[in-house]
Amino acid sequence: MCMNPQSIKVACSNCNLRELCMPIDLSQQELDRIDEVVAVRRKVKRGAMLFRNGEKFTNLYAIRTGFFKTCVDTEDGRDQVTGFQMAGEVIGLDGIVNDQHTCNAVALEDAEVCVMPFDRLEELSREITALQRHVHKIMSREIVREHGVMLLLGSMRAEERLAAFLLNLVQRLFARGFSQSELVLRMTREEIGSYLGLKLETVSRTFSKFADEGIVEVKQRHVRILKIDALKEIVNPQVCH
Amino acid sequence: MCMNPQSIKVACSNCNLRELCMPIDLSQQELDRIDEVVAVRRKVKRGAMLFRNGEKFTNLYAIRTGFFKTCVDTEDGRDQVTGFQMAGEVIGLDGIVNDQHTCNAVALEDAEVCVMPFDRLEELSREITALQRHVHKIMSREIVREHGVMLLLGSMRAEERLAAFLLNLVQRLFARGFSQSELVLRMTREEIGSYLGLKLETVSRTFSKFADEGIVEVKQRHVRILKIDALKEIVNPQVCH
DNA sequence: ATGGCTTATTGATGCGCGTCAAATTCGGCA
DNA sequence: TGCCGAATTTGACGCGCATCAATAAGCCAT
Repeated sequence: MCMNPQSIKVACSNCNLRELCMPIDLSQQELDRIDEVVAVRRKVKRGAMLFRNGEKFTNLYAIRTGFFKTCVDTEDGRDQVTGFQMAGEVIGLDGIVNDQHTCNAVALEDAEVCVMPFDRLEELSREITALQRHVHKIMSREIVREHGVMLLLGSMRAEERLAAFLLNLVQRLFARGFSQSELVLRMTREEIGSYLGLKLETVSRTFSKFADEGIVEVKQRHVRILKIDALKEIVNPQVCH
Repeated sequence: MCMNPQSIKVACSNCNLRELCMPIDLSQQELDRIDEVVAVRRKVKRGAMLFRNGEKFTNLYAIRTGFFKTCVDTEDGRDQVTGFQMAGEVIGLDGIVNDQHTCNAVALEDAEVCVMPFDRLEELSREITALQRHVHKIMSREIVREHGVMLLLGSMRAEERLAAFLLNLVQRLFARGFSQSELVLRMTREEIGSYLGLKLETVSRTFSKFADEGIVEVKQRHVRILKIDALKEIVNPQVCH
């Protein structure tokens, strides 16, 4: 077994994140085969790119630890954060259609990912129905997530966007065993702004406004949500929660 | 063979849109099997829904003729057009993850779709590698498309958005044998606005502005593009084309 | 053709957020 | 611990787009 720090052979079957990134209803036999999917693990330093726009696509990556952003950039210097990803989530799906990545994946903190050669994944998907279905669901989930972002960008005002963003983050963190009310932002105001279609000053101001109203406590990147219902009310007005 | 106007048994193998919605490199044997994928065709009247939010997911749909919009709507009355789809494109991918659709698909003109039961598609994908790869590419393409929309909604001004929208439409129409410079919009200004994150008045004004500048000719829904380079320049400033 | 509806255009006005700028705090490193 | 660049906050101001409103033009059914 290779113990090179950049490539550690590992197994999904005893990974505590398996229920997040792999199908749940597998026989022991299938589990053993699934282990073959993850070739190696790879460490990514904070600020480093896991893959970049234009790079040849060969792998999907399941995040084991750490936090990523994905962003598309254009020739004329536009830059749009398309998502923030945390442990158990899969990135790299954008690369499938043209065999090359169309966005950058940047680690926002030191991270470790499971490298899943897509060829192998397709191969195994043909044999293990549950895995095939799982891959399809992961891609569909990403499509639906992006629909939500389009709704946000297309129809929400700044406060609504930031409230929706915070609710989404804590909800995902909660699903991973973290607090429902406290979180540490791994990204800058500018990155939040890019994701939400706002300028960093607007993000900062909106945080301050929420703080003034007693909805959240904000100390730099540490956020404590005091009135989660108020946030929900902002996103989804006059609807009971 | 069933000739019910709502359900006509058909074959992909001799469909002139096959190269758009099916993989290209298939043996005759594989082609014959692919024909099994499309159970029936279904006609959808202008204004009618092919599927709606909350409805159980069972099929993907390949558009044979006509034009659709997909939109998500929320409890509090927000409505966001997430895409416009034309012949050869596949819709319904949003339904896979939770076995129910999360958006509405509305025909903007009388349409006909090929109904593809997803179970059958998965089954055949396990046997025909090219089909499996094709399904993955279609989903990945949708993810990448939505990245583009996020970029548009997150960082572009009204003129840039409308220019990008027009360029995207003619490009897709051109790929289907239509004119590169002339098109008939199948959607209202309001629907364009919803897609682009603008109000209908802004869409109308921006059309008028383009017309004043001699970039397009606009008569209601008939649009003739006079200076396609000017549109490209608007979307992607100071870059050679 | 005619009435009634939907859709589109255009103008006037206001507000939300972007822009520019300055001060403050934080975080990394010597 | 102290320095320096990066990140954040906050204020002042302006612009782009939304909003409100009125008119015009198109479309469908009778």
